[in-house]
Amino acid sequence: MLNTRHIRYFVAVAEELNFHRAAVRLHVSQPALWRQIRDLEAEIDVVLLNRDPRGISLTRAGAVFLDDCRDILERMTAAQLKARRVAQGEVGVLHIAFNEIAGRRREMPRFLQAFREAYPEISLQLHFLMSQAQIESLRAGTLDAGFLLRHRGEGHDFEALRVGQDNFVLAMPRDHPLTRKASLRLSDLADQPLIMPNPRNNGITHEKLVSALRKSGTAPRIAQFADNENAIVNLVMAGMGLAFLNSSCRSLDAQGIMLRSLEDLSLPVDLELVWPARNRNPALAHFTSLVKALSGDADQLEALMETGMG
Amino acid sequence: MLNTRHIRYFVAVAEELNFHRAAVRLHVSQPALWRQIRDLEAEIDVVLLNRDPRGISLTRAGAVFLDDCRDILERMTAAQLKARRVAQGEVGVLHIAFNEIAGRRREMPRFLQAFREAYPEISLQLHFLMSQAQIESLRAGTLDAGFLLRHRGEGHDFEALRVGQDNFVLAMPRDHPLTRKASLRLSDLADQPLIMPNPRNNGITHEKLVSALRKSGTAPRIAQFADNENAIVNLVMAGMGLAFLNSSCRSLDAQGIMLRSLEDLSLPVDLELVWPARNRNPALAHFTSLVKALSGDADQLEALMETGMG
DNA sequence: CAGCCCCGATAACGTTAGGGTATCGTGATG
DNA sequence: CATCACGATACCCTAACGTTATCGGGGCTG
Repeated sequence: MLNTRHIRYFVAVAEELNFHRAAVRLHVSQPALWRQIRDLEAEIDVVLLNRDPRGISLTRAGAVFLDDCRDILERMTAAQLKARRVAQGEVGVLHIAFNEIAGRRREMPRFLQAFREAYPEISLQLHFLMSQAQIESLRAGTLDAGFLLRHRGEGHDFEALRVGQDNFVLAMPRDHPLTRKASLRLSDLADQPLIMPNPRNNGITHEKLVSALRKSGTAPRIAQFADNENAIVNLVMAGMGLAFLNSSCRSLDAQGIMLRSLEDLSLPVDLELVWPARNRNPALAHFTSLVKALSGDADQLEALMETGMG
Repeated sequence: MLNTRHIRYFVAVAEELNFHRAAVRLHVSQPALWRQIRDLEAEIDVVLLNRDPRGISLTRAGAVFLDDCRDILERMTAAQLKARRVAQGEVGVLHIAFNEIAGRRREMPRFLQAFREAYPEISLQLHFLMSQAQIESLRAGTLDAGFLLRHRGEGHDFEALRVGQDNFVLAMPRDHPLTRKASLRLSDLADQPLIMPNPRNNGITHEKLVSALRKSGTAPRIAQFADNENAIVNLVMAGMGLAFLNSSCRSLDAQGIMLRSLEDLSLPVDLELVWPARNRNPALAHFTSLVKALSGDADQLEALMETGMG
């Protein structure tokens, strides 16, 4: 069976056109080299060298075989290096997801841009999935990591990196009567139609909101469930009711929605980058450590801005 | 050092994702296979397989390495087959030369076309060289074979295949007085200016013509030497004198030259395909045997046509 | 022409990479 | 709990590969 050794030896002989010199170059003895060439020729059943009394020369077949051999050797070392680089995560594909809130955060473009610059050979595949869908994809292995929101104390079995925090605030149309009140409390929402996150998609948020309302003695009047942030925004703008949104959505102000915090509602959530502990994509480590480095110093800044808002 | 065995074994394991099945497929024992894979990973310093308690799976690096390995294996067998085909002359390059007479012969297109059809992967490189230049190129090895003319009895050390015969005839302008004579002899050329082949290029022809003239008691009046057939034709047409051309040139009649045989001039030449006995281009054997096959039956036909002329 | 050198081809023998059998350890399974 | 499937080892053996020494022939030189 054709062997790498055959090829390497043949290339050396073909290049030196002299068994002795080729043997020196290969750090083997001349008879060993000679036998390998003989075996190679027997193996592929082709005379590769003309044996003339004064030395050797390549046959035509030997010349074209030499070309192919060089190519094969190059490809072997290239394959080796490539595998190593993939293993070290210097090249590869990384699937990253964002939920709707995370995708809107200021720091995200920074993360992505910095990563693309640092690891230009890692292809970033971005997905926009709700938190629950991210969890499923992470477990299924189709996703490497995801940016999502987690309620304080909500546990899961992923590795996580906190990159920011957020809070739930009230969203109402700009012309709603409540916008004129100086300060708002949960009890102000009594009898107001509410648009709530669908418990199917986001059970925890729904439950936390409802229990906060109950605790304040307010019976929520749920007008409609909405499947995602976009739906909530649209419904609020259409005047279907009020809703709770993350303060990160304040960029929506311009669109006719006003966000106001509630005195007695504190539902802190962390914006986290999460990934399965046993994800073996080496590129992931590069991504998480880069995000960590970039979000570490940005943290205090973040906190400042959060408190500055109201 | 990375080895073909490593690659073959890894491809099997990667495809089966099971050491035992892969070992069966490779006709080796499972431990032997296992060790090769372990060594391969150590060699390229990359983890190619995830060892889970329930079995193995490919790492990302393993997956891309698998692709490269398959490619390399394919290229190795391809290189082997290609070398063999080159050795058997099924693919390659063949340099064939024609002298001016040979290129004009009717059978040449037939040879070339038949060869191209029979061996489409052999690239035919055609060269138009005078006989002497062909000999030199054949010796230098830049030419595989050549069609040229040889005087009967003229020896050389090449292999040769006779593909036709020819004769020297007189060439004159159509309006020359001699065209009106019913039959011509060498003595008719006394006092006629003659255009002779340059002895430097074609000494034998020159010598044979001169000695034929001498033998007939005619003193040749050599007007000019010409380097090649084309030059002779042009000079005759220009009225510079008469010349001896091969009867194969009769297609020139239309150009204002008349060819007439001489009663007492017999300078038979053979049209031969010649090649060095130790030419190692395997494609050459295919060419010569094809030419032999095609010219064998055409030989009597050829002879008939030659005598039919005059 | 003898002697020498270069180079490919062999012979004889040691070393080791690679292969075989037997067996272990550990999750999965019924 | 017994069993199975599968990867990981231990241990031994063979054959492939390497080494040194030597041959034989062609070409060059004194």
